[in-house]
Amino acid sequence: MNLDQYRHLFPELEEPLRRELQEKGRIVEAKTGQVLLQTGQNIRNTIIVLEGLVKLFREDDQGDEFFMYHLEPGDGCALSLICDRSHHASAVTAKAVTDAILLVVPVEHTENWMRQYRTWYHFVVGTYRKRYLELLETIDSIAFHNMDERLEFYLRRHRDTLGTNVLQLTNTEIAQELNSSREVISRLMKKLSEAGKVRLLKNGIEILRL
Amino acid sequence: MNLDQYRHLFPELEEPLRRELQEKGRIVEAKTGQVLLQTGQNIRNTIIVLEGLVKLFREDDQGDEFFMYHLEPGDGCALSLICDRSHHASAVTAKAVTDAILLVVPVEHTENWMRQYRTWYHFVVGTYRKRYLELLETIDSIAFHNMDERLEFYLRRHRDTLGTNVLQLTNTEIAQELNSSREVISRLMKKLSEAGKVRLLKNGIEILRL
DNA sequence: CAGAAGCCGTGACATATATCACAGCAGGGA
DNA sequence: TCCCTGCTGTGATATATGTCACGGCTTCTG
Repeated sequence: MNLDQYRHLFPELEEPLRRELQEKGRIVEAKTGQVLLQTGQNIRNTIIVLEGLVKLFREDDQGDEFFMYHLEPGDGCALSLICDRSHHASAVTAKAVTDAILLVVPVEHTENWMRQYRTWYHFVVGTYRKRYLELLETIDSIAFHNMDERLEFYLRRHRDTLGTNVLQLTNTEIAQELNSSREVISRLMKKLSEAGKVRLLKNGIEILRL
Repeated sequence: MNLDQYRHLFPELEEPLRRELQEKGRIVEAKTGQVLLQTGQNIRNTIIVLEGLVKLFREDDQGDEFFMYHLEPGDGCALSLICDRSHHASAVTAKAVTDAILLVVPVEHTENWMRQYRTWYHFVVGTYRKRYLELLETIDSIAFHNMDERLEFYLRRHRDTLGTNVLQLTNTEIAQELNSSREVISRLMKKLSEAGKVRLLKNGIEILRL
Protein backbone atom coordinates (compact mmCIF):
# COMPACT_ATOMS: atom_id res chain seq x y z
CA MET A 1 0.00 0.00 0.00
CA ASN A 2 1.11 3.49 -0.69
CA LEU A 3 1.27 6.61 1.37
CA ASP A 4 1.45 8.93 -1.61
CA GLN A 5 -2.28 9.16 -1.94
CA TYR A 6 -2.40 10.76 1.52
CA ARG A 7 0.19 13.37 0.67
CA HIS A 8 -2.36 16.17 0.96
CA LEU A 9 -2.85 15.36 4.64
CA PHE A 10 0.74 16.28 5.44
CA PRO A 11 1.66 19.12 3.13
CA GLU A 12 4.35 20.39 5.48
CA LEU A 13 6.49 17.27 5.88
CA GLU A 14 9.81 17.23 4.08
CA GLU A 15 10.58 14.63 1.42
CA PRO A 16 13.03 12.41 3.34
CA LEU A 17 10.64 12.16 6.26
CA ARG A 18 7.84 11.26 3.89
CA ARG A 19 9.98 8.42 2.56
CA GLU A 20 10.71 7.21 6.06
CA LEU A 21 7.02 7.25 6.89
CA GLN A 22 6.43 5.14 3.83
CA GLU A 23 9.24 2.70 4.68
CA LYS A 24 8.88 2.31 8.41
CA GLY A 25 5.15 2.62 8.71
CA ARG A 26 2.50 0.03 8.09
CA ILE A 27 -0.88 0.92 6.73
CA VAL A 28 -3.61 -0.82 8.68
CA GLU A 29 -7.34 -1.06 8.14
CA ALA A 30 -9.78 -0.97 11.03
CA LYS A 31 -13.46 -1.84 11.13
CA THR A 32 -16.18 0.33 12.62
CA GLY A 33 -16.22 -0.09 16.37
CA GLN A 34 -12.81 -1.68 16.57
CA VAL A 35 -10.70 -0.73 19.57
CA LEU A 36 -7.36 0.56 18.35
CA LEU A 37 -5.79 1.29 21.67
CA GLN A 38 -6.93 0.22 25.10
CA THR A 39 -6.35 2.08 28.34
CA GLY A 40 -3.45 0.47 30.11
CA GLN A 41 -2.08 -1.21 27.02
CA ASN A 42 1.56 -0.48 26.25
CA ILE A 43 2.10 1.92 23.40
CA ARG A 44 4.46 0.44 20.86
CA ASN A 45 3.31 2.40 17.85
CA THR A 46 2.58 5.90 16.85
CA ILE A 47 -0.85 6.04 15.28
CA ILE A 48 -1.91 8.50 12.62
CA VAL A 49 -5.35 8.50 11.03
CA LEU A 50 -5.41 8.49 7.22
CA GLU A 51 -9.07 7.81 6.55
CA GLY A 52 -12.16 7.54 8.68
CA LEU A 53 -12.84 8.79 12.15
CA VAL A 54 -11.55 7.75 15.55
CA LYS A 55 -12.91 8.58 18.98
CA LEU A 56 -10.77 8.97 22.06
CA PHE A 57 -12.11 8.11 25.49
CA ARG A 58 -10.92 8.39 29.00
CA GLU A 59 -11.85 5.31 31.02
CA ASP A 60 -12.17 4.80 34.73
CA ASP A 61 -11.53 1.64 36.74
CA GLN A 62 -15.16 0.53 36.46
CA GLY A 63 -15.05 0.62 32.70
CA ASP A 64 -17.05 3.83 32.38
CA GLU A 65 -16.09 5.82 29.34
CA PHE A 66 -15.89 9.52 28.81
CA PHE A 67 -15.64 11.07 25.36
CA MET A 68 -12.64 13.35 24.88
CA TYR A 69 -12.41 14.18 21.20
CA HIS A 70 -12.22 12.90 17.64
CA LEU A 71 -9.21 12.19 15.48
CA GLU A 72 -9.71 13.03 11.82
CA PRO A 73 -7.58 12.19 8.80
CA GLY A 74 -4.18 13.75 9.30
CA ASP A 75 -4.44 13.71 13.08
CA GLY A 76 -2.11 11.71 15.27
CA CYS A 77 -2.83 10.36 18.72
CA ALA A 78 -0.99 12.85 20.91
CA LEU A 79 0.20 10.48 23.59
CA SER A 80 1.51 7.94 21.10
CA LEU A 81 3.65 10.63 19.46
CA ILE A 82 5.99 10.90 22.40
CA CYS A 83 7.00 7.52 23.64
CA ASP A 84 10.44 6.28 24.35
CA ARG A 85 11.29 2.60 24.47
CA SER A 86 9.83 2.28 27.93
CA HIS A 87 6.48 1.74 26.20
CA HIS A 88 4.23 3.81 28.40
CA ALA A 89 0.81 2.48 29.22
CA SER A 90 -1.86 4.31 27.33
CA ALA A 91 -3.97 6.75 29.33
CA VAL A 92 -6.79 6.66 26.80
CA THR A 93 -8.87 4.30 24.71
CA ALA A 94 -9.21 4.81 20.97
CA LYS A 95 -12.06 3.39 18.88
CA ALA A 96 -12.81 3.57 15.19
CA VAL A 97 -16.16 5.28 14.65
CA THR A 98 -16.22 4.39 10.98
CA ASP A 99 -14.13 2.02 8.95
CA ALA A 100 -10.71 3.61 9.09
CA ILE A 101 -7.24 3.43 7.62
CA LEU A 102 -4.31 4.09 9.92
CA LEU A 103 -0.63 4.66 9.58
CA VAL A 104 1.19 2.75 12.30
CA VAL A 105 4.86 3.43 13.04
CA PRO A 106 6.90 1.74 15.77
CA VAL A 107 7.93 4.29 18.39
CA GLU A 108 11.62 3.38 17.95
CA HIS A 109 11.54 5.32 14.70
CA THR A 110 9.43 8.28 15.68
CA GLU A 111 11.69 8.84 18.65
CA ASN A 112 14.58 9.43 16.28
CA TRP A 113 12.53 11.60 13.98
CA MET A 114 12.07 14.07 16.79
CA ARG A 115 15.79 14.76 16.51
CA GLN A 116 16.20 14.45 12.76
CA TYR A 117 13.24 16.21 11.26
CA ARG A 118 12.19 19.68 12.11
CA THR A 119 8.78 19.23 10.51
CA TRP A 120 8.17 16.13 12.59
CA TYR A 121 8.52 17.86 15.90
CA HIS A 122 6.43 20.68 14.57
CA PHE A 123 3.79 18.11 13.88
CA VAL A 124 4.16 16.68 17.37
CA VAL A 125 4.11 20.01 19.14
CA GLY A 126 1.20 21.21 17.03
CA THR A 127 -0.73 18.08 17.88
CA TYR A 128 -0.17 18.50 21.60
CA ARG A 129 -1.16 22.11 21.51
CA LYS A 130 -4.35 21.37 19.61
CA ARG A 131 -5.37 18.52 21.91
CA TYR A 132 -4.49 20.43 25.00
CA LEU A 133 -6.85 23.20 23.93
CA GLU A 134 -9.50 20.67 23.10
CA LEU A 135 -9.21 19.18 26.57
CA LEU A 136 -9.67 22.63 28.04
CA GLU A 137 -12.96 22.96 26.21
CA THR A 138 -14.00 19.57 27.44
CA ILE A 139 -13.19 20.63 30.99
CA ASP A 140 -15.28 23.76 30.52
CA SER A 141 -18.25 21.76 29.48
CA ILE A 142 -18.18 19.54 32.56
CA ALA A 143 -16.97 22.08 35.09
CA PHE A 144 -19.20 24.99 34.19
CA HIS A 145 -22.27 23.58 32.49
CA ASN A 146 -25.26 21.40 33.21
CA MET A 147 -26.12 18.30 31.29
CA ASP A 148 -28.39 20.08 28.81
CA GLU A 149 -25.59 22.37 27.67
CA ARG A 150 -23.11 19.54 27.73
CA LEU A 151 -25.38 17.59 25.45
CA GLU A 152 -25.61 20.49 23.03
CA PHE A 153 -21.83 20.84 23.08
CA TYR A 154 -21.50 17.13 22.40
CA LEU A 155 -23.90 17.30 19.47
CA ARG A 156 -22.22 20.35 17.99
CA ARG A 157 -18.81 18.72 18.11
CA HIS A 158 -20.17 15.64 16.42
CA ARG A 159 -21.87 17.63 13.72
CA ASP A 160 -18.77 19.69 13.05
CA THR A 161 -16.39 16.75 12.97
CA LEU A 162 -18.62 14.47 10.97
CA GLY A 163 -19.66 17.29 8.70
CA THR A 164 -23.30 16.23 8.71
CA ASN A 165 -26.49 17.28 10.45
CA VAL A 166 -27.72 13.73 10.78
CA LEU A 167 -26.00 11.81 13.55
CA GLN A 168 -26.42 8.08 13.80
CA LEU A 169 -26.23 7.91 17.56
CA THR A 170 -28.41 6.18 20.11
CA ASN A 171 -29.33 7.84 23.38
CA THR A 172 -27.65 4.94 25.12
CA GLU A 173 -24.34 5.66 23.41
CA ILE A 174 -24.54 9.37 24.12
CA ALA A 175 -25.31 8.68 27.76
CA GLN A 176 -22.24 6.47 28.07
CA GLU A 177 -19.96 8.98 26.45
CA LEU A 178 -21.19 11.80 28.64
CA ASN A 179 -21.14 9.52 31.65
CA SER A 180 -24.82 10.14 32.27
CA SER A 181 -27.79 7.82 31.93
CA ARG A 182 -30.03 6.94 29.04
CA GLU A 183 -33.15 8.27 30.71
CA VAL A 184 -31.63 11.67 31.31
CA ILE A 185 -30.48 11.98 27.72
CA SER A 186 -33.88 10.84 26.55
CA ARG A 187 -35.63 13.60 28.48
CA LEU A 188 -33.13 16.28 27.44
CA MET A 189 -33.41 15.17 23.85
CA LYS A 190 -37.16 15.63 24.06
CA LYS A 191 -36.63 19.17 25.31
CA LEU A 192 -34.22 19.93 22.45
CA SER A 193 -36.76 18.56 20.07
CA GLU A 194 -39.57 20.65 21.55
CA ALA A 195 -37.33 23.70 21.32
CA GLY A 196 -36.91 22.96 17.61
CA LYS A 197 -33.18 22.47 17.93
CA VAL A 198 -33.15 18.87 16.77
CA ARG A 199 -35.47 16.41 15.13
CA LEU A 200 -35.59 12.86 16.40
CA LEU A 201 -35.35 10.33 13.61
CA LYS A 202 -36.06 6.68 13.94
CA ASN A 203 -32.42 5.80 14.22
CA GLY A 204 -30.57 8.99 14.75
CA ILE A 205 -30.80 12.70 15.35
CA GLU A 206 -31.06 15.53 12.89
CA ILE A 207 -29.59 18.78 14.10
CA LEU A 208 -31.71 21.73 13.02
CA ARG A 209 -30.03 24.64 14.78
CA LEU A 210 -27.55 24.51 17.63
CA MET B 1 20.00 39.24 38.63
CA ASN B 2 21.52 35.95 37.74
CA LEU B 3 20.11 32.75 36.41
CA ASP B 4 23.05 30.66 37.54
CA GLN B 5 21.58 30.06 40.94
CA TYR B 6 18.67 28.23 39.28
CA ARG B 7 20.94 25.97 37.27
CA HIS B 8 19.77 22.89 39.18
CA LEU B 9 16.24 23.42 37.86
CA PHE B 10 17.35 22.82 34.28
CA PRO B 11 20.10 20.23 34.42
CA GLU B 12 19.45 19.11 30.86
CA LEU B 13 19.80 22.42 29.00
CA GLU B 14 22.94 22.93 26.97
CA GLU B 15 25.36 25.76 27.77
CA PRO B 16 24.62 28.10 24.82
CA LEU B 17 20.90 27.90 25.52
CA ARG B 18 21.54 28.66 29.15
CA ARG B 19 23.42 31.77 28.11
CA GLU B 20 20.59 32.83 25.86
CA LEU B 21 18.12 32.38 28.66
CA GLN B 22 20.30 34.60 30.79
CA GLU B 23 20.62 37.24 28.07
CA LYS B 24 17.15 37.36 26.62
CA GLY B 25 15.13 36.62 29.73
CA ARG B 26 14.15 38.97 32.49
CA ILE B 27 13.81 37.81 36.04
CA VAL B 28 10.63 39.13 37.58
CA GLU B 29 9.29 38.99 41.10
CA ALA B 30 5.63 38.47 41.84
CA LYS B 31 3.69 38.94 45.05
CA THR B 32 1.33 36.41 46.56
CA GLY B 33 -2.01 36.58 44.82
CA GLN B 34 -0.73 38.51 41.84
CA VAL B 35 -2.24 37.60 38.49
CA LEU B 36 0.55 36.75 36.07
CA LEU B 37 -1.53 35.99 33.06
CA GLN B 38 -5.18 36.70 32.46
CA THR B 39 -7.54 34.70 30.29
CA GLY B 40 -7.86 36.51 26.98
CA GLN B 41 -4.70 38.52 27.39
CA ASN B 42 -2.21 38.23 24.55
CA ILE B 43 0.78 36.09 25.30
CA ARG B 44 3.96 37.97 24.57
CA ASN B 45 6.25 36.09 26.89
CA THR B 46 7.15 32.58 27.80
CA ILE B 47 6.90 32.19 31.56
CA ILE B 48 8.99 29.81 33.62
CA VAL B 49 8.74 29.54 37.38
CA LEU B 50 12.03 29.80 39.26
CA GLU B 51 10.80 30.11 42.84
CA GLY B 52 7.43 29.92 44.52
CA LEU B 53 4.24 28.39 43.35
CA VAL B 54 1.78 29.35 40.64
CA LYS B 55 -1.79 28.15 40.12
CA LEU B 56 -3.43 27.80 36.74
CA PHE B 57 -7.14 28.28 36.30
CA ARG B 58 -9.62 27.91 33.57
CA GLU B 59 -12.15 30.73 33.58
CA ASP B 60 -15.61 30.99 32.10
CA ASP B 61 -17.38 34.05 30.78
CA GLN B 62 -18.99 34.78 34.15
CA GLY B 63 -15.64 34.96 35.87
CA ASP B 64 -15.97 31.58 37.56
CA GLU B 65 -12.65 29.88 38.06
CA PHE B 66 -11.69 26.26 37.91
CA PHE B 67 -8.40 24.98 39.27
CA MET B 68 -6.30 23.08 36.74
CA TYR B 69 -2.89 22.50 38.28
CA HIS B 70 0.17 24.02 39.90
CA LEU B 71 3.41 25.19 38.36
CA GLU B 72 6.45 24.53 40.52
CA PRO B 73 10.02 25.80 40.16
CA GLY B 74 11.37 24.56 36.86
CA ASP B 75 7.94 24.34 35.26
CA GLY B 76 6.91 26.42 32.29
CA CYS B 77 3.42 27.47 31.33
CA ALA B 78 2.64 25.05 28.51
CA LEU B 79 0.62 27.38 26.34
CA SER B 80 3.14 30.18 26.54
CA LEU B 81 5.89 27.86 25.30
CA ILE B 82 4.45 27.68 21.82
CA CYS B 83 3.53 31.06 20.56
CA ASP B 84 4.41 32.65 17.33
CA ARG B 85 4.33 36.37 16.77
CA SER B 86 0.58 36.29 16.34
CA HIS B 87 0.42 36.56 20.13
CA HIS B 88 -2.36 34.13 20.90
CA ALA B 89 -4.84 35.03 23.58
CA SER B 90 -4.28 33.03 26.72
CA ALA B 91 -6.76 30.27 27.43
CA VAL B 92 -5.91 30.22 31.12
CA THR B 93 -5.34 32.47 34.09
CA ALA B 94 -2.17 32.16 36.17
CA LYS B 95 -1.84 33.41 39.74
CA ALA B 96 1.03 33.39 42.18
CA VAL B 97 0.09 31.36 45.26
CA THR B 98 3.18 32.46 47.14
CA ASP B 99 5.69 35.18 46.45
CA ALA B 100 7.35 33.95 43.30
CA ILE B 101 10.27 34.58 41.00
CA LEU B 102 9.74 34.10 37.29
CA LEU B 103 11.84 33.95 34.19
CA VAL B 104 10.14 35.86 31.41
CA VAL B 105 11.32 35.55 27.81
CA PRO B 106 9.72 37.27 24.81
CA VAL B 107 8.20 34.69 22.49
CA GLU B 108 10.24 36.00 19.55
CA HIS B 109 13.24 34.28 21.04
CA THR B 110 11.70 31.04 22.23
CA GLU B 111 10.23 30.56 18.80
CA ASN B 112 13.76 30.42 17.39
CA TRP B 113 15.01 28.19 20.15
CA MET B 114 12.59 25.51 19.04
CA ARG B 115 14.69 25.23 15.89
CA GLN B 116 18.11 25.83 17.36
CA TYR B 117 18.21 23.86 20.56
CA ARG B 118 17.34 20.23 20.86
CA THR B 119 17.04 20.45 24.62
CA TRP B 120 14.61 23.32 24.34
CA TYR B 121 12.08 21.44 22.31
CA HIS B 122 12.55 18.49 24.62
CA PHE B 123 11.61 20.80 27.42
CA VAL B 124 8.60 22.04 25.49
CA VAL B 125 7.39 18.62 24.47
CA GLY B 126 7.95 17.24 27.96
CA THR B 127 5.96 20.10 29.42
CA TYR B 128 3.03 19.50 27.11
CA ARG B 129 3.02 15.81 27.80
CA LYS B 130 3.07 16.34 31.54
CA ARG B 131 0.29 18.90 31.51
CA TYR B 132 -1.82 16.90 29.12
CA LEU B 133 -1.69 13.96 31.52
CA GLU B 134 -2.49 16.24 34.40
CA LEU B 135 -5.54 17.55 32.57
CA LEU B 136 -6.68 13.99 32.04
CA GLU B 137 -6.61 13.41 35.78
CA THR B 138 -8.55 16.59 36.30
CA ILE B 139 -11.14 15.39 33.82
CA ASP B 140 -11.39 12.09 35.68
CA SER B 141 -12.11 13.83 38.89
CA ILE B 142 -14.99 15.87 37.47
CA ALA B 143 -16.36 13.32 35.04
CA PHE B 144 -16.34 10.25 37.25
CA HIS B 145 -16.45 11.44 40.84
CA ASN B 146 -18.74 13.22 43.24
CA MET B 147 -17.77 16.32 45.12
CA ASP B 148 -16.51 14.47 48.17
CA GLU B 149 -13.93 12.57 46.15
CA ARG B 150 -13.11 15.63 44.12
CA LEU B 151 -12.41 17.47 47.34
CA GLU B 152 -10.08 14.73 48.52
CA PHE B 153 -8.30 14.77 45.17
CA TYR B 154 -7.94 18.52 45.44
CA LEU B 155 -6.50 18.30 48.94
CA ARG B 156 -4.08 15.54 47.99
CA ARG B 157 -2.77 17.51 45.07
CA HIS B 158 -2.25 20.54 47.24
CA ARG B 159 -0.49 18.55 49.92
CA ASP B 160 1.79 16.88 47.39
CA THR B 161 2.68 20.04 45.54
CA LEU B 162 3.12 22.21 48.59
CA GLY B 163 4.91 19.44 50.44
CA THR B 164 3.07 20.11 53.67
CA ASN B 165 0.14 18.62 55.55
CA VAL B 166 -1.10 21.99 56.69
CA LEU B 167 -2.91 23.90 53.96
CA GLN B 168 -3.74 27.55 54.44
CA LEU B 169 -6.94 27.50 52.47
CA THR B 170 -10.39 28.82 53.25
CA ASN B 171 -13.50 26.88 52.37
CA THR B 172 -14.52 29.81 50.26
CA GLU B 173 -11.38 29.55 48.15
CA ILE B 174 -11.72 25.81 47.74
CA ALA B 175 -15.34 26.19 46.71
CA GLN B 176 -14.38 28.68 44.01
CA GLU B 177 -11.61 26.53 42.62
CA LEU B 178 -13.82 23.46 42.47
CA ASN B 179 -16.66 25.53 41.11
CA SER B 180 -18.88 24.50 44.00
CA SER B 181 -20.25 26.53 46.91
CA ARG B 182 -18.87 27.32 50.32
CA GLU B 183 -21.66 25.57 52.18
CA VAL B 184 -21.11 22.33 50.34
CA ILE B 185 -17.39 22.37 51.05
CA SER B 186 -18.09 23.22 54.67
CA ARG B 187 -20.32 20.18 55.08
CA LEU B 188 -17.97 17.84 53.25
CA MET B 189 -15.06 19.13 55.27
CA LYS B 190 -16.96 18.28 58.42
CA LYS B 191 -17.44 14.75 57.15
CA LEU B 192 -13.74 14.42 56.36
CA SER B 193 -12.99 15.67 59.83
CA GLU B 194 -15.39 13.20 61.43
CA ALA B 195 -13.81 10.42 59.41
CA GLY B 196 -10.46 11.43 60.88
CA LYS B 197 -9.01 12.29 57.49
CA VAL B 198 -8.36 15.94 58.24
CA ARG B 199 -8.29 18.25 61.21
CA LEU B 200 -9.85 21.68 60.91
CA LEU B 201 -7.57 24.38 62.21
CA LYS B 202 -8.60 27.91 62.88
CA ASN B 203 -7.20 29.17 59.63
CA GLY B 204 -6.43 26.14 57.56
CA ILE B 205 -6.67 22.40 57.25
CA GLU B 206 -4.33 19.73 58.48
CA ILE B 207 -4.36 16.58 56.42
CA LEU B 208 -4.09 13.50 58.60
CA ARG B 209 -4.54 10.67 56.10
CA LEU B 210 -5.86 10.88 52.56
C1' DC C 1 -45.23 -16.84 14.05
C1' DA C 2 -42.91 -16.69 18.77
C1' DG C 3 -39.52 -15.13 21.43
C1' DA C 4 -35.33 -12.59 22.32
C1' DA C 5 -32.67 -8.47 22.19
C1' DG C 6 -32.08 -3.73 21.86
C1' DC C 7 -33.86 0.57 21.82
C1' DC C 8 -36.97 4.28 23.55
C1' DG C 9 -40.30 7.02 26.74
C1' DT C 10 -42.03 7.98 31.15
C1' DG C 11 -43.61 8.19 35.92
C1' DA C 12 -42.01 7.66 40.77
C1' DC C 13 -38.49 8.14 43.66
C1' DA C 14 -33.59 8.83 45.73
C1' DT C 15 -29.59 11.49 46.07
C1' DA C 16 -26.18 15.08 45.33
C1' DT C 17 -25.57 19.58 45.06
C1' DA C 18 -26.87 24.50 44.98
C1' DT C 19 -29.12 28.23 47.14
C1' DC C 20 -31.15 31.00 50.77
C1' DA C 21 -31.41 32.69 55.30
C1' DC C 22 -29.49 33.42 59.48
C1' DA C 23 -26.36 33.38 63.49
C1' DG C 24 -21.83 33.17 65.58
C1' DC C 25 -16.98 34.24 65.94
C1' DA C 26 -12.45 36.46 65.19
C1' DG C 27 -9.64 40.35 63.81
C1' DG C 28 -8.87 45.13 62.47
C1' DG C 29 -9.54 49.83 62.68
C1' DA C 30 -11.92 54.23 64.11
C1' DT D 1 -15.34 50.19 73.03
C1' DC D 2 -18.17 49.33 68.68
C1' DC D 3 -18.71 48.43 64.07
C1' DC D 4 -17.26 46.30 59.87
C1' DT D 5 -15.49 42.58 57.30
C1' DG D 6 -14.63 37.98 56.25
C1' DC D 7 -14.92 33.50 57.55
C1' DT D 8 -17.65 29.52 59.27
C1' DG D 9 -21.76 26.24 60.48
C1' DT D 10 -26.30 24.74 59.76
C1' DG D 11 -31.20 24.11 58.81
C1' DA D 12 -34.74 24.54 55.11
C1' DT D 13 -35.60 24.15 50.56
C1' DA D 14 -35.04 23.92 45.37
C1' DT D 15 -33.10 21.78 41.41
C1' DA D 16 -30.49 18.64 38.58
C1' DT D 17 -29.44 14.27 37.92
C1' DG D 18 -29.33 9.30 38.72
C1' DT D 19 -32.02 5.07 39.49
C1' DC D 20 -35.83 1.85 39.32
C1' DA D 21 -39.74 -0.17 37.23
C1' DC D 22 -42.45 -0.81 33.56
C1' DG D 23 -44.46 -1.13 28.87
C1' DG D 24 -44.13 -0.43 24.00
C1' DC D 25 -41.76 -0.59 19.63
C1' DT D 26 -38.72 -2.44 16.22
C1' DT D 27 -35.64 -6.06 14.24
C1' DC D 28 -33.62 -10.34 14.07
C1' DT D 29 -33.69 -15.27 14.24
C1' DG D 30 -35.17 -19.83 14.79
